[in-house]
Amino acid sequence: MPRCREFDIDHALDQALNAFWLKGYEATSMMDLMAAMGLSKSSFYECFGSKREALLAALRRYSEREMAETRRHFSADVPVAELLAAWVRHSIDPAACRPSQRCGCLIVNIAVELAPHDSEIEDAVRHHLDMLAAFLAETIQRGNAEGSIPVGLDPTHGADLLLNLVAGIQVLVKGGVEPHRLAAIIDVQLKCLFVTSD
Amino acid sequence: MPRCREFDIDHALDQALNAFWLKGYEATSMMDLMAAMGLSKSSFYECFGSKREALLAALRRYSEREMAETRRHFSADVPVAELLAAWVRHSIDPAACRPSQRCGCLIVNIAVELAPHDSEIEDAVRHHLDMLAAFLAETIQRGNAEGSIPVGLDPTHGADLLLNLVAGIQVLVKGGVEPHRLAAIIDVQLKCLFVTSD
DNA sequence: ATTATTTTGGACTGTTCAGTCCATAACTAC
DNA sequence: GTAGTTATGGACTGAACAGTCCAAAATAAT
Repeated sequence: MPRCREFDIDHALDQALNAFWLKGYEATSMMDLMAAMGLSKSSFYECFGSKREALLAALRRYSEREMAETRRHFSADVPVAELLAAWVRHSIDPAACRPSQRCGCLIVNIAVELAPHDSEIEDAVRHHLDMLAAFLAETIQRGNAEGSIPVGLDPTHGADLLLNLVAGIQVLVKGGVEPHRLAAIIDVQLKCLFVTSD
Repeated sequence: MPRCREFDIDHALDQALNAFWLKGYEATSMMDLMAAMGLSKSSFYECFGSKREALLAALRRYSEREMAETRRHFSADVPVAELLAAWVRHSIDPAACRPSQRCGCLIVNIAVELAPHDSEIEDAVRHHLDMLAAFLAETIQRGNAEGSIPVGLDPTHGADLLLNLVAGIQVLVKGGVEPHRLAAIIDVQLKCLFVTSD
């Protein structure tokens, strides 16, 4: 019966996601958002409700995408220790940087900008961090079982340490610390991780 | 000759600093700023020029204060290893949290929000990170000489690792990760740091 | 073709934004 | 006290803000 929607919601959401990723929430105006998404104001509000709801939807999408990509990465038939090292190094690979250089991680950016002032956004951030930490702990455990990661740290502690590593790296990236120093931090940290015990 | 200023510039700057620290740059309006500083619009502009210049001045002040406090902390006559542990743990001490709970570190917040889009602010951030990294490297070296820190890592690598540790922690604080997990991350990381070698 | 339904563009709202400006108040030096 | 200088409060600016609303266009089913 009805006239059907002319744009793809997920594609529009991806564009919104990129806009928030590039400039942050407050600094992204509705004008920026509409231009990035290629939507008129009424289509935007009809579909997403408000700027803040669009951000929440974008966060969910980012989180799902990121987790799916991470799971895929770790499903390769390669020693877990190697996969882990590659995964962490991926976070400072300029070639892998979307949507542009030095935009960091959307979750980290939004956590810093908004999480303490908006509990719904905090929940979205926390949910992603929890999923990621749980998956990393599982992965470390798999590495232990497989033998590529020496049994030492409690896997949940190792996972939190990795979480902290990538969060810190994303901040230093934005702060302009040189890539070779970031690479050194990662190398040293990975060595620590695979040697230390509780 | 002239009528003299009725407010204390440094005190006003501290209030501006707190406002930016609590809400970030974009989300802090001139109204917020004037209310926090107790200044009228004309006094503010006469004295600080613009919102952005006020932020730059606040960043400089924060950096100087933070570095001075850090230097003082490490001047105590206690083994460097202990001072270092206390210094890192201080960053998650709720009692030491100014201006409020979960506001993180001003430099980290601003680095994430603005550094990639404003080179002058990036310079201010970089300057602080460089000062801090240099001081930490020096401190680790002192710990090596003194014997409280085993000679292992290159001190500059150790310093970058510490920098990354506290940056990551500030993000996770804002993201709402539980204090006991943050404490565990710090404990494990410190153990790593004092054991690993290049 | 007509009708029912929904998207769409764009005009419009009132508010808030950072920043300017000036008349007045306050103070110092004489 | 008076003259000279500067800080101050508050009115004012135009632009940008998020969000509303409606008439017109487009589609699908009958």
